Amino acid sequence: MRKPCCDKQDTNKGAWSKQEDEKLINYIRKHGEGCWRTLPQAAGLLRCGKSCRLRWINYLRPNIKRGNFAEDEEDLIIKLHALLGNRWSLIAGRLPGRTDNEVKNYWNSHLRRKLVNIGIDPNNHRLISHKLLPRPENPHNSNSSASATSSGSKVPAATNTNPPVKSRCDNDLVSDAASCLEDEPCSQLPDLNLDLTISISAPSAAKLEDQEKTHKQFNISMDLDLSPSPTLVLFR
DNA sequence: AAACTGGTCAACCGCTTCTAA
DNA sequence: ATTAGAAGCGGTTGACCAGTT
Repeated sequence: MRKPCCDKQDTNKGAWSKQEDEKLINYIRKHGEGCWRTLPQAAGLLRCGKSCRLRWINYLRPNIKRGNFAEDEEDLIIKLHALLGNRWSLIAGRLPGRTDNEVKNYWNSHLRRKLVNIGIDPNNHRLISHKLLPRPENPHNSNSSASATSSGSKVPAATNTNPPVKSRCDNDLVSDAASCLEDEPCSQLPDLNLDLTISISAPSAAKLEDQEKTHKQFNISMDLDLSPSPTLVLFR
């Protein structure tokens, strides 16, 4: 059994006070990021290291962009979500100044509903046609209605997550743009013009071989064609 | 004015992944 | 190759607020 990340009984929870923020900022300015486990004690904070890390990354870090998302940011989030699914940190990485938490919240509170309103399933970015034409031969296929719950739902995590990239572009399965790109062009996702390239960050030959075996440590970079797509223009 | 409802978002929880010994 | 600790990630929660009845 793993030990908890911190001694919970001696830590504060909930909203951060101004003083706590200042302590954290001052400490990181002096000593830099990292070593989150020992940071709270060193900085004189009664907080869990994870809590400190989250506070810093999401709110205290310099160059954090606050406030409403611009239209081009929305477009980019939608395109990236179609490609990557709920990989919020990867999506946020393409949006300077935005955090994964912010992108996730914005998706759940704004973009998801926006897509639903224009008849697009936010889970797979396809037109919601089967809502009008239920398929009786597969009564258990209710992924879109079951998984399109709001952020505040009590549905267990397993029922509310996008599945990993699938190899088939099957209309009965929740899939995403990446899966469609692997196969023949997906007829229900005609508007995504995403140019995905995967590159390896110049490791040694021996290491490369090792990495290929383990399928780990690959840096994936994406070149995205961000020209407006018909779908995105729809709800402007 | 009070109760209710729904939306937003900061923060927490638990699991996974990474890394060093 | 294994293991344990640390870091990172995504899902979920709950407090707060605004709008509605």
